[in-house]
Amino acid sequence: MGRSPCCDKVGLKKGPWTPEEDQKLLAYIEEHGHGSWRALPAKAGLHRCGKSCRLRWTNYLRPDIKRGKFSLQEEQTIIQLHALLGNRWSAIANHLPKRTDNEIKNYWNTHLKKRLAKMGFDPVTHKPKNDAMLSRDGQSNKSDAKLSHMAQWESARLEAEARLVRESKLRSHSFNQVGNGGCSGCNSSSLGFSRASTFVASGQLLAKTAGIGGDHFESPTSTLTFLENSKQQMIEFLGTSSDQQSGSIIKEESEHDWKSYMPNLGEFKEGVGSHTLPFTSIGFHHDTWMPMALEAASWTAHDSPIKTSTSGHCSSLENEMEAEGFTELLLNSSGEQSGLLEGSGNCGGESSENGGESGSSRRDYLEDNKNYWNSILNLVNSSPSHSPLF
DNA sequence: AATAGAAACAACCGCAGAAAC
DNA sequence: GGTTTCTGCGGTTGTTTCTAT
Repeated sequence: MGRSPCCDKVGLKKGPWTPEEDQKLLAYIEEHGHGSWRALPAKAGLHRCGKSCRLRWTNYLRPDIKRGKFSLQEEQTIIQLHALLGNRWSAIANHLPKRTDNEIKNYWNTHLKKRLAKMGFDPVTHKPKNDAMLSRDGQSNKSDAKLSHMAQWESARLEAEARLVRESKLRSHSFNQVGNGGCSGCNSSSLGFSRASTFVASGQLLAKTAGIGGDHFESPTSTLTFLENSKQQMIEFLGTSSDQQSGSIIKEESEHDWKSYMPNLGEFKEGVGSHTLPFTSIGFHHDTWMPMALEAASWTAHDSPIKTSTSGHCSSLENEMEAEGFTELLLNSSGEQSGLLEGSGNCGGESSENGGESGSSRRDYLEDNKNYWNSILNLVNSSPSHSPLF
């Protein structure tokens, strides 16, 4: 499938674009559309290769691009999706309207990755770097479980990738067929939505576990709404936490009052129409504090939105679900260290083999993992933006 | 004020899959 | 069915801007 580089011709300009070149490109595309990128430069009077023109257009000149500082919501979404999808920048960009994959990639590499690393987390795996130390505690089953969970995680991720590809192919088709309020609208974006929401719901779970947050847990109008509320709650959660690391994060990075632009604190808005939420599993595994994504990953529009584990701890949401009921479930399940968390573990196919386990090292480990995910959710509170998303 | 290093950003490179021929 | 071309994607590099000394 070899192909010679398109930009190796002599005489073609490289490097930064000048305003004049931008203007030429813009004017041409506005009048004729881009059509064939290869033929475009000559027609537009540009001494650039087609690829360069395409990149300039898609990453910079396109009118539907939002430039400037990333909002908190955007940052949070990036982190969450990166944890789910890895370096699938285009897939991540699909869930950040008006942002290009290139911009997201750059932002990750220059900001978020460093922040994670600074906090002691591996930006690739999103796990604490000192996990290795924990494994020396003599709890062999812990490391085994971790490996298992990592395998689950990777499996979910790979499945998600495959699904993403499939769904992207079907997306336009689906949209054409979906009427207003149709459930299949969920399908068109089920992957990213469900997975991101799974994370966020997990954040909500943490908040509930900590005894904070609103009383309602309803279908989100959008991922953003969901994110915002969870974010707020997680900040409050951390604000009440004695955790040094997370506290320092807030202290270091957050000087901002979230409440000023999150008026709907603690209240999750009702979903749109008859959308069925793609949640199939919510919570963290009790051992790794890792969001259980397997169920979400395997969700399809034709699946039942509710998948109940044998333990009954695993919960799913759908549009008509009563918020109070779910809240109840969360609260009731979180009486101990994490009733629902363990249930979530069951949900993911892992047994809570040591549900009654106790001990300081284990608690420390749990705390570390919990803090990690808390930190991710709070990682981004250094640069608030008032510009609405989506 | 000058300068070196760091950080941020824009753009390029090359691979790979899809489409066209 | 094979080859060529187009396009998308992710990794990397080069340039510019910022910051500390």
